[in-house]
Amino acid sequence: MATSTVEDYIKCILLEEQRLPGVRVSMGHVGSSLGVTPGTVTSMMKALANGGLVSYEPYSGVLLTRAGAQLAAHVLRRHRLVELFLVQVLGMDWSDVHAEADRLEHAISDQVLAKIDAMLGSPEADPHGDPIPDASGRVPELVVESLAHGLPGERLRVARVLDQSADFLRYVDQQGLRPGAQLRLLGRDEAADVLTLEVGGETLRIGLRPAARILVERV
Amino acid sequence: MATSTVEDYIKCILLEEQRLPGVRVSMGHVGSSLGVTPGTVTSMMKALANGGLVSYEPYSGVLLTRAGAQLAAHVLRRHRLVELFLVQVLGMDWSDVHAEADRLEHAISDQVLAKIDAMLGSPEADPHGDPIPDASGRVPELVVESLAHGLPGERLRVARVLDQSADFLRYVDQQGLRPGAQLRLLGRDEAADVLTLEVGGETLRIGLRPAARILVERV
DNA sequence: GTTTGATTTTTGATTGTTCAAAATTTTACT
DNA sequence: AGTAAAATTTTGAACAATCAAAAATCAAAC
Repeated sequence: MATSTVEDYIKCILLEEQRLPGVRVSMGHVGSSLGVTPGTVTSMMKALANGGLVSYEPYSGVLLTRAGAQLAAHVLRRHRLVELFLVQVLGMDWSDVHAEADRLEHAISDQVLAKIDAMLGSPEADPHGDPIPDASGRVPELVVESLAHGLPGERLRVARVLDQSADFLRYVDQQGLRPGAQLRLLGRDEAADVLTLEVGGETLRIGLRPAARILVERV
Repeated sequence: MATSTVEDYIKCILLEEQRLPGVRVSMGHVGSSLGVTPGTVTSMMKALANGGLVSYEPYSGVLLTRAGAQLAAHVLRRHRLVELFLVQVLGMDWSDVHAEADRLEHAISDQVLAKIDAMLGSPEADPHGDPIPDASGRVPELVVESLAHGLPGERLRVARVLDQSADFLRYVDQQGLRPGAQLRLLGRDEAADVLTLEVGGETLRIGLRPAARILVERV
């Protein structure tokens, strides 16, 4: 069975493949997101390639094999179901659960996961709006776009918050931009790099950079 | 911070110290309960002694230091609270939760544990009747004795089941001897090695060996 | 097209956890 | 007490995961 370290690497690669489909994932990216040196990543990738979880092309990067993608989806499923469980059942703050789930995702059995899934009613997304892969590893595809691409006048609903850092989540929470929240785009100032929007009766301004980390769907 | 392997060793030592207070725990015992060779235990004990978690006396055995006992109690607290949580909140079978908790006990943060503890109402015992150390590491002492020492005529209540194997727990469950169950001791046959008791209207016979693994309190 | 800078790979070493098997010590039995 | 059996320790080796630093390769700019 895969060690929890292997699960971390595989999950990291899946996340990056989802962000840029078809593009080989670089050693540098994996190294910096996992906090290990590039050399460590290279040797781990060789081991994973040996185990049939990735295809590794020197100097070019890695892609998950079918087996690797399957495993990664299971890890991601555990991670996101745990996050939702921590928020819904234990009443934890959504800005804290990411770090918790990073540890728990390696310790949850299929049996416990099934209980959690049933208790939550087989949800499609976690508290950040990230889609939860189903038991067979398929990921529900949501049709969403970045808030930063919105045009003035549009009515939108927050679908997903990409930045998982506790600081950013607290900010988003404070502004009432949780997944599910409705908003109207009032203005867009490219020069000032600022979006003006109305949410919950309040008017607020948000930079284009953070807005790019928030995904919305049209209402 | 202690690795999860270290937590396993320390917990194992605490359990054995509780069974035979004051007696140094042997390498053999630790090795067989953790499924590692004696040599492995010896070298680990040296490392733990170095880290100030045990006092190690060659050829004689180990005892936990105060720091070691503190850590072990925390691990045990996580283990037992998780067990109870899995049974009460997720509706799992009490014969399965031991193995689950063995993995989860290393991945639960203090924050999550506090939520679980609150949700369960700061319980004193897990589903097997094993006492749950409090947050400071103190273990509530229950006044109980083995069912095997009971005398005919006594009315007793099951307090704790020491054997944690799934098979034994299923047997105990089937006979209605779960913690909390009331029973009356009808007969005791030393020669045949058998106890006769009445529980829930039914009469049943149980060997002295298994009866020794069940702790009871007088009613 | 060469040079420069960034990325990646290699190399050699370290730490944690483990084993098998040999050597030692303790214990228990005549 | 003297030896056989059991438990423990030592030794040498392995594997997983990691690092620092040197070497190789790639990409981009001039």
